[in-house]
Amino acid sequence: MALNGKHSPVKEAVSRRIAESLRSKILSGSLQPGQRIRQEILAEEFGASRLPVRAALSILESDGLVTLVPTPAHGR
Amino acid sequence: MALNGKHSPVKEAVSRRIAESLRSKILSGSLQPGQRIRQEILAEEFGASRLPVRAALSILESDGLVTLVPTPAHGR
Amino acid sequence: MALNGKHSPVKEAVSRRIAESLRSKILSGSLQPGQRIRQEILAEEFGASRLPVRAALSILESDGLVTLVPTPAHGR
Amino acid sequence: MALNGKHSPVKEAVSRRIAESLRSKILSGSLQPGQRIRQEILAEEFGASRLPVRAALSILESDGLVTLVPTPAHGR
DNA sequence: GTGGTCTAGACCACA
DNA sequence: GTGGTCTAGACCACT
Repeated sequence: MALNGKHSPVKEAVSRRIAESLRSKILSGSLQPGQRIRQEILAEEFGASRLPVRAALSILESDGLVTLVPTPAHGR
Repeated sequence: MALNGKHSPVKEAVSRRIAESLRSKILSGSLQPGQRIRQEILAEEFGASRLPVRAALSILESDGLVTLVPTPAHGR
Repeated sequence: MALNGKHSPVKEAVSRRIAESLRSKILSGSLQPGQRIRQEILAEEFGASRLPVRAALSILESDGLVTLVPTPAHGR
Repeated sequence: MALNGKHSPVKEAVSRRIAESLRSKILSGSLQPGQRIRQEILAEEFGASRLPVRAALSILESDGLVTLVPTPAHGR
């Protein structure tokens, strides 16, 4: 029952919003296995900062929908 | 022999040891992008359980050396 | 009675349950900034171990609802 | 033995550099308990992105030098 | 089978 | 004492 005065509860919903969207894309096959997920890109697509994006990925990792893999090409 | 028994002053952390090892392998190119990392294998190699292995991956993720991707599908 | 016994389809996660609860308390102002959070207490309140509690805090950190600060010194 | 060609090994040292710096400040008392740590500020101070900052904080958390506390004032 | 998650129990360092 | 960390063992969902 958080009030709107100082901090909008809307903000936290963002992470779940992003999570749900990604969930759909993954389950529907839009996002292939091994497919890089650019946090910055996602952030921009959802008009959010990278914080909720990270939160969303955390959630999806909990669901086993995303996994950690090496990213040697960090020069790219 | 389930307990640790010893510690270093303020810098124990099996996870960091594992993280450093993986870091080297990634930077040296031993681990390719999208390369599956068998957590159990790593755990055995380091004589540790899976917990510190996951912790190590988290650290590397913070460093941008590993990335979250749609569940790579085990067999591929 | 150490085992879980049951699960929800694809969205279990004791950690998320805890995270949501804490999220509410923070947004509602029940938890003040810099307020110590006793992990053991939380664990007991939720009938869980300390592991999911820490996981929940991680999630909230991704959401920017909790922050890392220099070890608050227990007694203060 | 990472080569300098594509990715500079210097980059990862950054997180440790930051970690060591913060460690000193905390132990010397420059950073008080409960003191907020602004990841963005740190990032700028070290001329780095927020990724190595997060990595540094992860390391310090492993050392028990920083802890997670609520940040209700996210409207500030 | 593999990853992700959790319990329960135990240890150390710091305050 | 408290937090942070680890082991060992076990369960489920998805591939």
